[in-house]
Parts: sequence; structure tokens; C-alpha cells
Amino acid sequence: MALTIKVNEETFTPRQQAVLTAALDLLVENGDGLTMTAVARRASCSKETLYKWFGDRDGLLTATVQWQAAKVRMPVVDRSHLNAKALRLSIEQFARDLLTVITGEVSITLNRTAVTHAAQEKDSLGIIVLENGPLAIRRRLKPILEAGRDARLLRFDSSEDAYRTFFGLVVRDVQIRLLLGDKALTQTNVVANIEADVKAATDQFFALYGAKANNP
Amino acid sequence: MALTIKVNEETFTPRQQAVLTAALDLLVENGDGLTMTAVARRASCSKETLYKWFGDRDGLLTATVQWQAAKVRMPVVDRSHLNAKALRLSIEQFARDLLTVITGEVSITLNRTAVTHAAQEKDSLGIIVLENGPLAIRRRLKPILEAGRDARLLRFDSSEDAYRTFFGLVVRDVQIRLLLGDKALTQTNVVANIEADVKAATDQFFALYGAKANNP
DNA sequence: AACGAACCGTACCGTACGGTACGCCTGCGG
DNA sequence: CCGCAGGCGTACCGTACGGTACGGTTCGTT
Repeated sequence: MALTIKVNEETFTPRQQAVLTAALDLLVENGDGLTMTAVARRASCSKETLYKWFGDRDGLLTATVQWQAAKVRMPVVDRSHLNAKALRLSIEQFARDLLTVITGEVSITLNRTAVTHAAQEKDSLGIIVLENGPLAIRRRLKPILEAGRDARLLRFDSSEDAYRTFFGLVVRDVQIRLLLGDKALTQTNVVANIEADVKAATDQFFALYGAKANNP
Repeated sequence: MALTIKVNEETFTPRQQAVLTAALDLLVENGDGLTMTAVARRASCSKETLYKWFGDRDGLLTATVQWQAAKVRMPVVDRSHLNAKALRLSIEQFARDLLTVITGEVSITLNRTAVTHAAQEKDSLGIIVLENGPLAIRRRLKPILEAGRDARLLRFDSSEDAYRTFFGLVVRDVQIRLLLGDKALTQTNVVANIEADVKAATDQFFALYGAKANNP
């Protein structure tokens, strides 16, 4: 159970999804408040049903994170005719999606849950969150970057390095500060600046990896 | 108790420091294993003493994190005669310090503990970790950056933005992946690449903010 | 020597929570 | 109409852990 990571969407009945929704709500409202009793009460079901469906508490947690993380599907960017303007818009869109997801309350909750989980020799949740968060973006961004390089619009040796630089330029210290509960970073504040941050990060990315850049 | 954040180094007796060391060891070994009984046994002291010294479990946790985080004192960089080479060495040193700290087992543990804590309406640990981690670097880096600007070696409008870009270029996705327990990032692997990453990040930082850079 | 403070070890209490058992209701196939 | 499977609600059990109490020991002070 702990070792089987079902990457594909598990097929949950509507009733089960209602239970998962209740569990997620409890997680968001009160991070550690995910007790089986609380979920049962919130979802109006019996604890016995929870155990029948999800095995144990960890199974319920995993199902919740898995199910919710998989819902974070960012819009696919058009990849045809890669002129400079289209490429820039694509990059900006990725930056915007990444920042929007990361600053969302659900994402913060899932990441906190996974980090907490990772602090106890359990890493399955961390893998799930990674797989559906940064790595999902990476999988979709890399082909765009490489297409940009093929079109002589970008210049880099390793698309992995380019991706990680992009991640750093966009995320900066926002995620860790949100995870640590930095009050100075109210989400409204961050959200209000997303557009400016997106533009700045994209500018910097092109300054480093644009074809005309003077990087080694 | 919960509201008083003692920024200055609390003066702990050697015996108390031994207790805090035991607590930290337990945290590192087994993230959630910080039970009062375990600490008392490890430190060969009585639980009653723990409660007398630290008030309650949260007090012990706070004292441990506070005490340990404050120990992360990165070497001060020479700020005199800022020629281009000295500035670059300083920046590199900051990058190296930041990466070294972040990838350390103690830092990972403290950050995980603080994130877990933040998931429960408690934010004091997060503040402590932030204050002694990223913000400590920021406090010491900003003057250097501004001195570099005064010396016409760097060009930027906001030193805050410059710092955050520096943070992103150096940290990238390393910290969040370590916090989530990404096995693909064994620490030895990261540590082995620190020097290369330091150089790359510094190159990129100067490409963006160096006086000869073509940034707006 | 006598006293008391600090502290260790351990036993103890109350509670919270994971997990299980059981009685009851509802809906559906024969 | 009967039986039964699925599921709800609740009661229950065992354990782990935070927090307290207490007897015994060491050590410094007078």
C-alpha cells in the first residue's frame, strides 16, 4: 500500500469524492485537524466506511493529496509556429501558472502536509506533490524550451538547467515563506503582484537564455 | 509565552544546552519523535525539569529551534576595497553559504519542523527560521549589493528585488525538493555540485545585475 | 552536621485519537 | 414480502503522549 504509487487517476465514486473533499477542507481549515472522526462527521459517513475505502489514515491522506494534486491541470500552451512573441507568451503563461498554483491555499496546504509527512520517514506524499507540481511544469516546459532552442530563439546547453533557473527566477523565496507562514506575505499581496513578477521573471529568463544574450 | 519572540540569544546553562542538543538530535533522527519522554530519557533528565525550564512542549520546541537556528552564523565577508573581483568573491561566498546551509540535515529538519508548526495556526517557529535563515542572509547581503551599486559595479533599482533574484538563482528548486524528501536529490549529490552551482548562479546574477548587463 | 534547593527516575492521570465492533436503517434483487 | 448488502451512527478499546506528583539523591550553604 505504501509503496504503490498510482500515477493514473484513481476512479473514485462521487460519494468517495465527497469524502475526499471533506478531508481536504479540513486540511485547509486546520492543517493537523485531519482526524478520522472529523472527516467522518464532516462527510456524514461512518468511520468504518472510511477504513473500508481507504485502509487507514495514511491511505485517506494519500488519496486526498493524490486526488487533489492531480486536479491541478494547467492549461496547455499552443506550441505551433514558434515566433519570438509566441514563445515569450508561453513562458509568461508558465510563470503565471506556476505562481498562481504555488500561492494558492490548496497548494500551500498540500505542500505543508507533504513536508510534514516527509519528516517521518514517509515520502510518498512528497513524491506525489513533486510529481504533480514542479515536475509537471517541467515536463511541459522542457519541450517548449527545446523547441525554442531549435528555432534559434533560445540558447542553452542543458534544458534541465534552463528549467531550474526558470523555476528559481519565478518562485524565488515566495514558496518557502508561504510555507513557513510569513505574515508579511499575505496572499492578496502576492497575488496582486503576480503580473509584475511574471514579467520580471520572464525578462530575466530571456536575458539569460535568449538567443541574443551574452551568456557563455 | 507564545507571543514573546526573544531575538537575542537566550542564555542557556550548559545543562540546558545538553537538553536542547538531545532534542535536536531526536528531531533530526526522527522528525516527529520529539516526545517529552524521549527527550528526558535521551538527556538523562526528568520530565519535571523539562517543564520547569521550558514551560511546555511548544516551549521546548521553540527553544530548540531558536537556539539551533541562531547558531547558523555564516562568516562575514570582507567589505573593504570593493573591486570587481572582491565583489564577485563575496557574492560567491554568499551563494556557497546559502547552499551549504540549506542542504544541511539540521536546516532541513528545522525547516520541516517550522512548516509543520505553521500548518497549525502557530507561526512562531516559521518566523524564527525565516529570521535566521533567508532574512539573515538578506540583511548581510543587501549592504554588499548596495556598496557594489555605489561602486558602479552593479546596477539595479531595488536591492530587495536583487536579493530575491539572487535567492532564486541560488536555491532554485533544491530546498523544496529536499523538504519534500526527493530521493533523487541525495544530499551528497547536491553537495558535490555546490561549487558548480555557486559559479553558475553567480555568473547569472552578474549577467542580470552587473554594470555591463543590458537589463532595463 | 543540618538544612534546603535542584534534580532524577518513575509512577500516575486524563485525553485524544486510530482502529474495531455492533446495532440499525435503507434500498434492491428474488 | 423476504433477505441481504452497503452504509450510517455510536459505543468501545488500546495506546501514546502531554502534563503532574512524589519519593529519593546529590550538592551547595550555613
